[in-house]
Amino acid sequence: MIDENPADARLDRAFMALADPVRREIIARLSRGPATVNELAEPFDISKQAVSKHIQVLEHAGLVTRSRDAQRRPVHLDAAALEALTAWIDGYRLIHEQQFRRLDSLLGSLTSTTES
Amino acid sequence: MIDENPADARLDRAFMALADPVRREIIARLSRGPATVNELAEPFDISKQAVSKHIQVLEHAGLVTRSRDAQRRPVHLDAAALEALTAWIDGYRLIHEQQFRRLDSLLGSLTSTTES
DNA sequence: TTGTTATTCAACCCTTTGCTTGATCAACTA
DNA sequence: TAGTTGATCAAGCAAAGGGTTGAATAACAA
Repeated sequence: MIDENPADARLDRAFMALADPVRREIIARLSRGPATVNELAEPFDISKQAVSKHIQVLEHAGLVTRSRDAQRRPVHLDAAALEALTAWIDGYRLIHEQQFRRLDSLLGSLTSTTES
Repeated sequence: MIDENPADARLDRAFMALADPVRREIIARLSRGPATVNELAEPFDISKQAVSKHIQVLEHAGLVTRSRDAQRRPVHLDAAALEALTAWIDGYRLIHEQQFRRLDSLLGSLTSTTES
């Protein structure tokens, strides 16, 4: 609990990155293809510097990568990183569904006992 | 951009709630069944008040619900809420995969042209 | 009633976030 | 070369997050 393992830190940053509507809109935009900082900033009422920081948060979380095209630094979505998040969530969703199935079978056996 | 729609606010809180390792461990514990605040606090080196706050964050995010049993307030995982998060993520993952498929078919047609 | 257990409220502290503006850097264009 | 465009750095500020301790509340047990 003193220090956090690297996998945990990655999840921290990734979930934190998605906990902001501006950053989620950026992800949404990037799902339709790469874009530059200026293009990404255009729809928002905040400064380009603020958007640049949001992109750095997404990059540090491993959710996007960047390339270079002259002065531009196009941003690309990394879909594999999103997959890691659904994997984490689904781990606990599945356990929960298994419990439902166990409950179902328990109820099933109770019913058959009652009906015998 | 001035005001956020309710669905966005829910996603904010849910992703934010999962961006903390203590809260993720609480989710993990709850996936094995309901637990009281004291039970949930036991593994951690922080005060019960701090854990109580974490649980309130999870509750406000709609990820857990609470019942009553005398002085105890058992916490239950709400798996449906987790599903809403994977749904959001998968929305963009799928778009991305469709683009890959489009690229694949493009490359395929180029190859067949070359091979003809 | 008195005491104990389970949980929350309240006030406070420190660190981090998200934003701003102004300056700087890097790479193109005239 | 000088000017412009694209993006980042830096300093500062208000608000929020996660933690603490001590007091309060609620429901049970003696």
